[in-house]
Amino acid sequence: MTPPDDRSSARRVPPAQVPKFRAKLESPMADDVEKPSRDYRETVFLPETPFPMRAGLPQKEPEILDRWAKADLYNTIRAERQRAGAPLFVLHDGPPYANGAIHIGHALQKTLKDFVVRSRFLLGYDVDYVPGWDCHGLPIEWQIEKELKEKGRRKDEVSKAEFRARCREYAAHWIDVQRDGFKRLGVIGDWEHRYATMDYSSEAAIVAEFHKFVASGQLYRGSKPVMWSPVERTALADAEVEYHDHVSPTIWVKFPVVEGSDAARGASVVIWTTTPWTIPANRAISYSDSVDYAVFQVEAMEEGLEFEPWAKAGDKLILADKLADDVFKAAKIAKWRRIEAIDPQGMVCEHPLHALDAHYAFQVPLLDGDHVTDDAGTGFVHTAPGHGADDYLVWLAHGHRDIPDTVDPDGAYYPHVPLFAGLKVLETEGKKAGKFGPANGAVMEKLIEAGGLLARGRMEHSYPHSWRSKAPVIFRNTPQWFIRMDEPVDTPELGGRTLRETALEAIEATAFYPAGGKNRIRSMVESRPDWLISRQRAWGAPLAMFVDKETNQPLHDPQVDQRIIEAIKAEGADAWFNRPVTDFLGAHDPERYEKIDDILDVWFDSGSTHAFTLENREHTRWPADLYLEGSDQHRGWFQSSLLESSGTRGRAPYDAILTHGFTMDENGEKMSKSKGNVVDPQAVIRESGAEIIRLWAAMIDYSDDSRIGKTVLQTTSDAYRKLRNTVRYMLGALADYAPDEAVELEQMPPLERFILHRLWELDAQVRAGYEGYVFQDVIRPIIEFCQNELSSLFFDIRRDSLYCDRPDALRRRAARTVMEAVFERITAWLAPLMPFTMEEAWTTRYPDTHSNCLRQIPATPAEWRNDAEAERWAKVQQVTSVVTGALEVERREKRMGAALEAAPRVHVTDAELLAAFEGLDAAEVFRTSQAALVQGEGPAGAFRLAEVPGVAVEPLKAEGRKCARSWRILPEVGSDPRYPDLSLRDADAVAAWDAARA
RNA sequence: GGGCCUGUAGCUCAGUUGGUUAGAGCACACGCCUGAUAAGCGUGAGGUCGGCAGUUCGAGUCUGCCUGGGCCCA
Repeated sequence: MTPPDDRSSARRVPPAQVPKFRAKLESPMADDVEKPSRDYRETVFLPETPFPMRAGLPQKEPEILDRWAKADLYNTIRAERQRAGAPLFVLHDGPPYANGAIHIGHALQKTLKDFVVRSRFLLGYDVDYVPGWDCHGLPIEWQIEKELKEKGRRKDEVSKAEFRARCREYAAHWIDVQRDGFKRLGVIGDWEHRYATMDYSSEAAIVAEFHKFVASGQLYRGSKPVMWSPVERTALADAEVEYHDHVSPTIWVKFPVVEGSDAARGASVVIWTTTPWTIPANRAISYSDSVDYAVFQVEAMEEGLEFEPWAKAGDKLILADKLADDVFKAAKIAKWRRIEAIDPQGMVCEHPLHALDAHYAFQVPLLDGDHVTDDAGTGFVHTAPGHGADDYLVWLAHGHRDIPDTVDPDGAYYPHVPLFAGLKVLETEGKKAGKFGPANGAVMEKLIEAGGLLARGRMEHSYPHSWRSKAPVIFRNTPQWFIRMDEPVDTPELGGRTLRETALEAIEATAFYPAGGKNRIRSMVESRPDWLISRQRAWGAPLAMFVDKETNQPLHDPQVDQRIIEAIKAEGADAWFNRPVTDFLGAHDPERYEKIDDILDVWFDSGSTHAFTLENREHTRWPADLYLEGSDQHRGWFQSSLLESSGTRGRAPYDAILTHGFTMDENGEKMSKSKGNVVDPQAVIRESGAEIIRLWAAMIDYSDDSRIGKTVLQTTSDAYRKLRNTVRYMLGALADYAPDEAVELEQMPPLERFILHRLWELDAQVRAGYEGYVFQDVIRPIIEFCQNELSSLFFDIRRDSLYCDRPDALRRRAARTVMEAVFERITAWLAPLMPFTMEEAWTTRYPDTHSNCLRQIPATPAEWRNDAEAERWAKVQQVTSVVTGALEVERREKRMGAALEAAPRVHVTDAELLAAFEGLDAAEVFRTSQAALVQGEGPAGAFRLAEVPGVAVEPLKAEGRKCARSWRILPEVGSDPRYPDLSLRDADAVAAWDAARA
């Protein structure tokens, strides 16, 4: 981008200022200068800019946002890039959940996404970024239920339609709140066409994706123990479960052996469990072939017990050797004898409740299972296939297919369960909801009655709870719908591969930033079970299908599917629940088909976002170039998208995945309301500005967890000030700069060539940083450049020239030419990271031009590379460090103040160091009034630094009078009779200045 | 309990294939300047590189164990 031609509005000449320091100049401090004949301050070209030192970001940012909104920035850039035929870059947004205000994690993530969007724009791409929201699911349902409860209404009094409408309204509210928050951070994107999983078009697309799985035969109805919350009457996904400490009853139960070796006859296998209520569902006992077992005989019980123990002398118990002592202790058994080792293989027991009811007259086989250890319990694991994942798997692995159903959706025993029918495992209503119901107690009583209980106790352990209700959950066998991971799929996309194989191949084809993400998601996909996609809830997209009551197979009729999709497009997913089935079934017999009213797992929704965001829209592309989310999404969105897309399209919907870590407090610990260590992005924006959050995000290693807090924000603000002042100085120095002032490279002094060389180096670093999404590698070198090369070297040396040289002096023009080049680049390079400040700087310089954000990264000529200058300045700075060291001693001894009082005599033995000053003015480099550079050892008393051998400095005082304009002390001052208190350079400059105003 | 990741100055980060007294920027202290001024320049202090053990002539860098933190899972 080139600046506009019309510069009429740019300041050309700094206006004359009222001298503020006259009193000071006349003070005794200026003792070696006679009273100046004139106040030269107005002839000095001081920096002049309306760009304030203090930003006032909280006020300024909204103004800039308004300007961008009026200019329709995002679409304007896109339109321009599309006209130019720029390459497309697609960042697909992972949807935040439309529930609650934004937190610092959101802020980090959206900021990183904005870095990607803006940096790709800077690099010349046409960038597609459509922000989106995840709207369905349990947390919102729960919120609505809570609101209903507060209004005294029960959930079953509210129609499904009304309930869903309330959920929709709730999600819509939070979309608005979050959108405003994200926009305030400066995030640009297609906000007008944001996606939401609850949009009718999205719901239709999600159901259409579901139909693809049905049509390709990847869906099946299974019966499986799933995490079930009786309180919420729903199955829960793994992500909806959290673990808390929980006190459970523990029981040791005897299962009499009915088949086995001689030694086992008359003995009982002992199991231990924390869920007595699952005993009626017991069908087997698991053991491990890597654990040693033995038969023990009880010889004596402990004495003085306050109750009648359940064991007695002569009882024979089978236990793991390693755990026998613990069991005897729990059962109050004082003396025992180990009879002999035993192999449980092939043994069969009877159910301990057999004696009470013939229902339990089945055989209980012993099964070998990998999940069994001898770390705790008895070495035998009670196996209830309907109530545990391991139980289920080991039961299936031994060829059994019949899974008993024992409890209903409320967690109460079904009527067909003798002895316990109707009893609840957990209370589900009222204040006691989530507490244990009568089931455990009843089972223990019946076991005692049947003589099956050996011991009991209580223990605290980690136990799964619902993330919303915080109530304990149970494993319960329920009919659910699954997507198969390991069945070959005969579609063109999968070509006979299984979903797991397809997904694993897709992972290999994906680039991961950081690379470790690949292992992480791969190991999860390798081991994950079939995808459970059905939920018995209300707020979501439906598994909109019919099942043939005779064959138990889903109806596959494209016309039915089409009618369903059309209805949902028009009325939303409500159509499926509200309309009569005949609207969809057409000629099919309604009596023959079961309508499925389950809803889809919300991960299926989010896994489908690519389908309705990247397909059938203009100026985008499927698959996306990049998905960018927190590292927890390896199990979440990255995986649901991978599975959905692999199952329907045979590959991932992305080419690359970038992950960031989590945001911790100042001490690296998790933020929580109770700890009071939460950093609220809105508060930071209010106090410091969004730019500070952005700069923080740019400086951290986001791939790891990062800290934020008072100290971090303070140092970030300090870094911001440094950058801001650097830009401000350039604006001031360039105030009246015009392009015709520019100097060719060949005419540049060495210092300017060195700065251009640094720009050349930085250009490559900035491009590489943005290409690889390593924003640290952009901001850090720039900050260091501002400090080390600009502020303390270039600006410091050239201040004299900028202030005092005649405007047409080559040296001054060269300095400003380079400064202009620096300004053009810094404002572009930092635009993605600090868009507000760079916009402010750019429009300060070019008030009537387009946004800084429309620019592309300026080309940097290869001729600027100059390794020789880089080497030279490294040497020059070595010598300079000895000079400043020497002057520092003089200051400490109060012999000297300003560097301009000095005329150091520098002795150099190293010819190379001396040669580095070829073509340089040593006094200029040292920022002293005069300097002498001589070859040789130097006198013994001269100042030396151990790190720089061969350099000795005599810190002599400058001879001559102080120039009233440049303040340099030179013998020549006064030699121009027109200006008796000026040096020759200043006399010339003032003469030119006077002539221009004559 | 398992998988993955992570721990270098007060803060944010560099530290190349293991190789001289571990660096930078910011903050801090002190000094200079007072024509970038709630700014600029300089000097300085500050680290047992989470801990222990090992491999090696030599380890922040490699290996093992321990420990703190995180994410995911159980």
